Amino acid sequence: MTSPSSKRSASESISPPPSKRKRSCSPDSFFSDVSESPLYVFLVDAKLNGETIEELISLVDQFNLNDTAKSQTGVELQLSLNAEDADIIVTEVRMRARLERHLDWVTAKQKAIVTTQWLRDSVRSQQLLPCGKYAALGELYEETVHNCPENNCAVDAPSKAKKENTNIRYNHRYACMRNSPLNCPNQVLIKKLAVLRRHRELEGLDVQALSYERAISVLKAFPHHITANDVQQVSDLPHIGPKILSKIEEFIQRGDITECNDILSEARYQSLVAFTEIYGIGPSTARNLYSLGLRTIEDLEKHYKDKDNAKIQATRIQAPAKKTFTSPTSKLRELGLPEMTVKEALLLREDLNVRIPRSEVEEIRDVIMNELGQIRRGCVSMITGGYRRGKIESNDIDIVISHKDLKSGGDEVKGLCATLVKRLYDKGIVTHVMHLSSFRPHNTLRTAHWDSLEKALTVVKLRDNNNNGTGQKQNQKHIHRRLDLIFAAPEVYWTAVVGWTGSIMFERDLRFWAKQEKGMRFDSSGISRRHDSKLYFPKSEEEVFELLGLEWIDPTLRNADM
DNA sequence: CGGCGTACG
DNA sequence: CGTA
DNA sequence: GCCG
Repeated sequence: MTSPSSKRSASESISPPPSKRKRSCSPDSFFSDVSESPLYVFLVDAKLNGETIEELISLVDQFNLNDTAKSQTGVELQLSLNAEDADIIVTEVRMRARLERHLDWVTAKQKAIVTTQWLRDSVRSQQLLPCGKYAALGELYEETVHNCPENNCAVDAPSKAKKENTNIRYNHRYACMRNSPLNCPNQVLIKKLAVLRRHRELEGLDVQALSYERAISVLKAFPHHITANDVQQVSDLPHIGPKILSKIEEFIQRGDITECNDILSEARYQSLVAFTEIYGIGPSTARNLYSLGLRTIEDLEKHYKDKDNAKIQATRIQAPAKKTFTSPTSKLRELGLPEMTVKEALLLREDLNVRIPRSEVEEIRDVIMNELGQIRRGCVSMITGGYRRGKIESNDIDIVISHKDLKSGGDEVKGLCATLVKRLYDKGIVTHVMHLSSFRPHNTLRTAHWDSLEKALTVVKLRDNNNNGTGQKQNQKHIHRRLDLIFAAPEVYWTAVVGWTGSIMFERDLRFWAKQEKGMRFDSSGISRRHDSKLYFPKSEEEVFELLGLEWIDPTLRNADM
């Protein structure tokens, strides 16, 4: 058993004394010494730009969201508003004089004063690292080591506390075997490589795009900032071949990639990027529109002006000679739901490109589940997608829904998806339905259970709080948001949760791993053996990993994409 | 040199 | 082909 | 574009 719960049991079995945060050196107490009060962190904003501050703040959140980090350290990080109340000071300042403009020297001597890298490395290794190596001021090295919250032991203390699975997995071939944090030390490089990837994707070079995607994914898990010293190590990474390595080398030397800038200045690239921002327009359609002479969103608006009924799928310029698509709208028709048109998508474009804060994701979940509760009792749900991976803002909202009654074999949720969507539509919460479908189980011989998964891709818009009466509340204006609802039969709930938590590269490699190394088939409606289609029904997320022979990876470390 | 995730509308 |  |  390598499930996280078995690891955690060490800290749960011993009930800690209600100690004030004072860490002892004994190995036994290392994981069990859970302190009550959070560890206060003060960020000295001098020498930090807005982007970096945002990054550091999100790192603090990330640390707290991470179950493993929490249980290993027993500590929650909290930002402090002033230096005096903080336990640890994080700064890029290196000079006494400069630091004294932000806190007085007497205070400084009572704290651990570390570089921003301490925070990055601590979050990524899921533990509070010794401060010695990260002391921001040489002059305060002794004080920093002494006041370091990690422990009061020797600087190399944590080596004995290394867990078996920590981060020596960064060079694994499969993304589902690597720890991929939300933010990594090489974001700048990755962003530039992502432009090359996007360019190839837009031009229809799917295979090359995939290669860049894999390389980016590997770099995402690389544990430190890449410099000239690391070239050998980087070239040894999987999915980094001669072509991509040369781009990375160029970046190390010049801090930039020529091809990246060339692409960004291409008018064609800019148009294709803009076109594909519209829901339903992909690379192929975008290229066709471009070849018609269209260049801007305004051009598209003109082009689609009169075609009220231009369905989103009918954007193809060169009709496929044969084989008209079976109307994708029949299901919607049955329920009296309108179909999605290009015109609608153009109108929604602005709203849908605005990121969704976590609080609003939760708000929408609450509204949806409240409505669902009025149709069927006993439903369970989980927000998956980027939200579950710890993103501060999401592109869309994914909710996996099932029923607590395992024995019902899916009867309790069968047909619920369409029923709920219809209800939400009638109430004006769901404004658009792009897609409404059901999956079939792989094994067609089985008559016992029907569809094990139902899916709806929708757009929602909550009513604004027109605060008559209370007057106090902020009058927040809601906008359109993308909401995906996935209904899973109880026995495939955990498979669906893993399947919809992502990231995309993580999912691809999960399937690839299952096939290549385990002879299994993984898809969100189930796990099966390839040769005899024997189905498995894991009863927890940990069991899914176990079944596939994978080490547990926390959702916040599944950010294997850009 | 074949394969690259998998399924649906 | 587009989407998750 | 990279891997087995």
